[in-house]
Amino acid sequence: MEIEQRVGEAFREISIRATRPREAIARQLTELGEKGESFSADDFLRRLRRAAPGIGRATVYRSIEKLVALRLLDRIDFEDGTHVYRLCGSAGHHHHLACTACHRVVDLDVCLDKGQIEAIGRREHFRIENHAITLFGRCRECAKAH
Amino acid sequence: MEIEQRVGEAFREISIRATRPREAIARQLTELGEKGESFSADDFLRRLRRAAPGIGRATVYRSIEKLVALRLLDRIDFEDGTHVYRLCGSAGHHHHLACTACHRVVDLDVCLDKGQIEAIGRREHFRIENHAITLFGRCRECAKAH
DNA sequence: ATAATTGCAAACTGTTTGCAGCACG
DNA sequence: CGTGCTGCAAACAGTTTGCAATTAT
Repeated sequence: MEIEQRVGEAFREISIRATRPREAIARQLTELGEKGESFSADDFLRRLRRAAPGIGRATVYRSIEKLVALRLLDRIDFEDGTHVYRLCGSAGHHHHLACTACHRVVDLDVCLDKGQIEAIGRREHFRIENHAITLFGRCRECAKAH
Repeated sequence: MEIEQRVGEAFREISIRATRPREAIARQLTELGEKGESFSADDFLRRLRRAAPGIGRATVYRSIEKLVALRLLDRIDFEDGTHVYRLCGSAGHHHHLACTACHRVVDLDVCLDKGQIEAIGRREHFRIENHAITLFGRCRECAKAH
């Protein structure tokens, strides 16, 4: 399966050793990725502990950090200061649509014009390296609940 | 002065009473706004304490919260999980260009196409309410320092 | 007077770190 | 066996809360 492959590859890249916790993390991540679910670090820890009791908080945080750096995980920041992670749906460049109520996240392929970004960099004398675009709203279910 | 007016108005809107701490906050905010500086909550507290010794941490946090809700202050989230605030340069809709090294922020008028956003909302069954666009990079000074 | 606002200190949330022991290779 | 990785517990940063005292109206 494609997702499982990407997760596997990522772990081979960050780790010299294949350990029990990392196997559990890879499995859990694949599962969440297939369902397209987003999760907080603590959500992830709790889920992991069901599958692999005794796994340490620090291990989970250390793994998330590395997976974000590898761009396997995306971090989505909400306006209330919270954030969730999500396995990138596609390998390529993308942005997000996020529900402010349930924190569900959908990948989007919208973007600004590349030339426009470059022009801004030139104008403001910034070496632009990255950008984030997030649309916030309420998903169908949460919109119903007014 | 235009900025001072906006700050004053905002405070009249959130507060029934004009108090000493709020005066200090309005003054400090006007100053920061005129210089276009961005700041963390703690930066702001420290600056305030120079001008108004004894001002409480909670007061500052409570004020920031209200001013963000009033959209007088923008909150800019960085990829490393930190964030800063900034007096909105203009009253209107805008986005940001932020230096990842020194956390300087510039207002931008770029945006996505309105129709495009609406189309996404329809397609994904989201009631879209808001969006955030931030360009990250290094400002001239910080780019020099490699 | 009286109710809004304040400052303090303590509580809290989410995250990071130091370290002794475990276990992968 | 050596050292990368782990779990624990404690430390930490930033923010929020309860409350008694203060102060604007």
